[in-house]
Amino acid sequence: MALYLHDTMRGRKVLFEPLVPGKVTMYLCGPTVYNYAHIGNARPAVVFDLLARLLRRSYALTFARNFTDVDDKINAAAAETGKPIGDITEQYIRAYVDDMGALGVQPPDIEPRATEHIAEMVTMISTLIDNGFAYEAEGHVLFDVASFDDYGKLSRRDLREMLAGARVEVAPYKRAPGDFVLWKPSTPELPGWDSPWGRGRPGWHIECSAMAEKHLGPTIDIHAGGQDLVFPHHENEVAQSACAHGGEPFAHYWLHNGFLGIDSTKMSKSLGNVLLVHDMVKTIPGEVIRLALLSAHYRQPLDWSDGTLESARRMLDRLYGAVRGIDIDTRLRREAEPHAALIAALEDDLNTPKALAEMFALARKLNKTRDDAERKSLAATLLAGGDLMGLLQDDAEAWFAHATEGELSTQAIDDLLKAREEARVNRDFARADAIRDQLSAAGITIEDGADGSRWRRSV
RNA sequence: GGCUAGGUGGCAGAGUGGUUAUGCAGCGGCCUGCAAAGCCGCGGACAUCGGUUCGAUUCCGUUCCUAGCCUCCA
Repeated sequence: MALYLHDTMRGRKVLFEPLVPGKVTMYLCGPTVYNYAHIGNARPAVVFDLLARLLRRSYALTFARNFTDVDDKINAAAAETGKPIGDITEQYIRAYVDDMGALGVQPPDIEPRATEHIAEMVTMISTLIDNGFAYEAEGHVLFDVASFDDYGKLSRRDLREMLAGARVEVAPYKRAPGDFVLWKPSTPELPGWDSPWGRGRPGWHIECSAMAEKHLGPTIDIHAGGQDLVFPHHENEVAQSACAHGGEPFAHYWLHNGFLGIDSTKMSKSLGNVLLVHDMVKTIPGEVIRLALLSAHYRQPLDWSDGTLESARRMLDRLYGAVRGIDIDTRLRREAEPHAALIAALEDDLNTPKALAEMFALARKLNKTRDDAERKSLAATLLAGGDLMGLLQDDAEAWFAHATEGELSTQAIDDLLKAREEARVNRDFARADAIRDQLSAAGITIEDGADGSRWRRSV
């Protein structure tokens, strides 16, 4: 395979070559578990799940996605609700796994939690101090940004310019405004761990460096996350890890997904436009949300609006419609490979819109052909593509029946269809159409075919 | 103000130095008792102003606009 990925560090698309032939290590910045994940949080999870699926076709992949379960936002949530911190993080970790699962996100190989890696963080911080890259001040340990020449390279920032434009008050114990916290002291009521610098808790950035090192090694192939993490989070990770590892780079490829907006604005609590995946999956099929997230290229901004989901649902209707009613034997289904054009699109920096277009091209070919063997073969290929994309995982009949639950029972629909068939045979079209109208009012659309009628939900 | 990424047809959204994106919507046709689904066909686009070029939506520069980041926000 020739996989090309856009690397933020180099600022362009480059050929992907793993450090060790045949093996790939990938780390994705996961959620801070103080609330349910919103649709914007879901984007990196889905996008890099797709990358993981693609990589697994050709490599032995080790994929880690962390949970940040120590953070001031969590502390704030605990104070607000009166719940123990552990309950909050446990609740939202479980919800995250479920919600992402509903979007077809496969579990990563490793899901490390920050609180289970405090010792590794302390060790890394000590190394940084010992080698002159960090210093202790008033119970804090700070990374000395000036000690790392390449600081700012990932985010293309000039440190001096940033300092000039700094608009946040600089803590007095910092040597330089750009220095960032590796460790900070905790008051008795806050979570804390004993360390050489007193009881405290880690800064945000150190956890990813420490956990990636432990589970994936000092240098990893791919590090991914949301675009807003480029600075400062990933810039700081780059600095920490390189300095802790004698200058060896943290990651060879840095991937960042674009932001998701709601109706052209940022999601924010104050605007009341935060869409929680946890709520969405209650009424919307996960595949619809997944396809919507994959309908734009991952590096492009994605504007979420009312039409986004409707459009995704219709696309799935078309794909499911193509494979509906085609009986594929198990062996053909299992052995089928995705369309080469689809793989080629994904290997070009995950061009999912192109990949979807290739699926539609296949669907059209399938709808057109009269040859039964070819239909089966094309359907198997299309479904194999769906497996790779994490789509078309439902049974086609079940897909078209979904939204009807609670309105009319399947039995009732079948009875009405039967009655309509009789009417049609007797050429009593007024009655037949009346039944069709009745079903239509209940959200059911009838499709008459050469070998009988079938139905689908139309809402 | 600085940095980064963008501005494509009614909507969403790829891509390309000269030739079809794709999906939805619209229009015409086939099929159908009529529909639906499907198939065939049609229309309609590359923010602005310059430059390079035989030729630019595609390369370079200007202007305008949008989004994100600028110390803990996916």
